[in-house]
Amino acid sequence: MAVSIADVAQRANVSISTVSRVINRRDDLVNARTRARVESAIQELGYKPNAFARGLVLRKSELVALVLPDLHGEFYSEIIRGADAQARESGYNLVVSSAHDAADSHSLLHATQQRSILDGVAVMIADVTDGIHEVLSNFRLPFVVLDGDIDGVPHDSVCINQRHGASELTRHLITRCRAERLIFIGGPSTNVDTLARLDACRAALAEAGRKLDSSDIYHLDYEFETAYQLALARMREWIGPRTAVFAANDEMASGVVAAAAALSIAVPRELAVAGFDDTRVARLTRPALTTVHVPMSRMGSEAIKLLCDRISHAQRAPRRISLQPELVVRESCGAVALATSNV
Amino acid sequence: MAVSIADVAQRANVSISTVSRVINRRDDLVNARTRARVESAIQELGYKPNAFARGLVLRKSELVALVLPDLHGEFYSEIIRGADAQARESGYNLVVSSAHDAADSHSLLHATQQRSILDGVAVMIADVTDGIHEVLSNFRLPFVVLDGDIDGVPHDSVCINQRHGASELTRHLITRCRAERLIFIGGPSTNVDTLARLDACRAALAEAGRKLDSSDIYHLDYEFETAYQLALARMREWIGPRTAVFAANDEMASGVVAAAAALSIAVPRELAVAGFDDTRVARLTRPALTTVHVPMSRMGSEAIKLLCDRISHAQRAPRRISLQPELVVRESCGAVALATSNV
DNA sequence: GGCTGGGCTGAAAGCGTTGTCAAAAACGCT
DNA sequence: AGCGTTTTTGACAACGCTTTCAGCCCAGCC
Repeated sequence: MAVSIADVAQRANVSISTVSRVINRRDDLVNARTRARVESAIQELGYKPNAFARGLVLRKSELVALVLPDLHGEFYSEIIRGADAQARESGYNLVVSSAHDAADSHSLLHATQQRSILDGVAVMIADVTDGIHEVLSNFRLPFVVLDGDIDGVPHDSVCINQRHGASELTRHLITRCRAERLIFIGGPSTNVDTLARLDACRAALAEAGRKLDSSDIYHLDYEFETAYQLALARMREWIGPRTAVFAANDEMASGVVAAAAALSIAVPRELAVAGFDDTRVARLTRPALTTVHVPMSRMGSEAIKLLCDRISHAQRAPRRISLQPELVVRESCGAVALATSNV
Repeated sequence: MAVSIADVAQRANVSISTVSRVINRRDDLVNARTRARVESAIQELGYKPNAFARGLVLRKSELVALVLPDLHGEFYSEIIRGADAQARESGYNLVVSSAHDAADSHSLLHATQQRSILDGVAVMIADVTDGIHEVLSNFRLPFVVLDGDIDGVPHDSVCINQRHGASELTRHLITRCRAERLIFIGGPSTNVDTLARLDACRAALAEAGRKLDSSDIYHLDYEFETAYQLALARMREWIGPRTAVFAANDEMASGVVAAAAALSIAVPRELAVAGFDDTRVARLTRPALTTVHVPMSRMGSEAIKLLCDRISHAQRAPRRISLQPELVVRESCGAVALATSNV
């Protein structure tokens, strides 16, 4: 059996209370000589406090969870990265899990709560079903929601201002790139991100007195390959020096660019293309993609920061952090090169 | 205060022992009627066992950690994904953390052990310093090492057979692509992966009676951009229909391809290029990269499987799992298209 | 009726901490 | 020396659970 506080106490010839005080840095409460004796006993025995016993009385584990819809790809990887860094900074460790569909995230959240070893949960939910709504509205643990809101349930959240990014990009395409016709390629038609982006795109067009033709709206699955296939099939109908494709993520934009290359169509001369998210793909596509930088890593870190704050201040009012995405102009849209363009 | 086992016991009019038996599925030990009564009390009260108390007596948390050198990019993302899936399957949850440098991973491992709330750790170490060696050789927790070995410390590990993949690829370049001159672009010259790949490449060349000229070996940092710059500068010296670039990862290979495109040099006709890892980049680069598929997700899942097994069988002999990477022929190397080529 | 044995249940002893409270020791003053 | 403080220390009760052990109850058997 591992060495316990009692062993240390015995060795140092003090009571366990004293050892506990030494461990918990209540320096003022224990005589310097005694402390030294205890500390060397700890050293010699290689004593480590038992986290369970401690958690049992303190009721905290210094563990927070991050639950994402998936772990695949750079998008989530960046969120995890930001979250992990912030968690460590705040003295917590990060438990990561993914829930592939609604039923799964339902059960995962449920299980998460059952285990009750976590101090809090940061969760990102692809689509909010009744079941999830139900679980979350009775959630006992501190939690924050990433990139979404649960109606009627007060909670902290950190969101991306999708509309802002999408309008900026649309305006850019219209004014700097002189686009007259827009093709919108989104993710699934139920996806909240896609809807927000589409909506903002429409609004920005309306502002400029233009309109998004409904036959120019496509709903795919955010994947390179499907966009590639679609573009291959539709390219001839699309091209024109005043046409721009607005894809709801970089992957799909990259697929469109690849299709254009396969058909020997020059991007951006014959077709302008823009993506969204500013993932690595955007920089690796040639021509490099004009896109909207979404601060993913920041979203992860802000979520954890909010969560840790909530853990220590259970009563404070819910807070909502909105992160601004930022237009990144590269080569694929054919705008005049600007001083701000990144590689 | 949360509802405890005592509340349930009181409500169901039984002792806590009985409730405990119900919770732990000792079905044969409790009368069906009593069990039903307890179960409904649990329901009504919304009781959840306290994981700390439970862990305190059972000495397990059902939590395993995955410690990686970094969390950035698809490579790690896939490992995490595989690990998470396997952990859930085995009834564990996954704690993820990254350690950016040796000192960091040293302290992280140390802290990990101090906290002692974890049942085990899967760790991937970029470079094994004395400090890390020291920590690991006194490690009390079950652990498995990903893609590496700690000399003199018996432990489980799961490795990628780098040499196999690199020889396959080299042989492919020589025979199917008729390359006569190879340019090797590696990561840092101390990186074990790079060294293994370089070594195998050399060996395969030797086998074919050829040699890797030392001026044709470059050590970069695994990044797209540096490879792009290097290729831009050296392209003229490299090109030739019998020259092939072997980059130690896909990112760098993609950088070389991009540089060729920028200089209007045809890949693979004027220069063959191959990558390593088979990350998403390989499929998104045009022409798509010939590369070596490294089963990252599998590495994550095997590591966790091994770890869980080790947790329940502390005494079994260390086991070492070797995963075979697999040659993936696409367009960038100019080989005759084969039936096995993927998109 | 007394005994044996099996099925269920409950009391209580931990598990390793922290925190409270009171006692002991040390100190500073008359 | 005696007294009031201030440090410093130790005993012990939680914390919520599992598990052992003993006991109760009832059936079945002699």
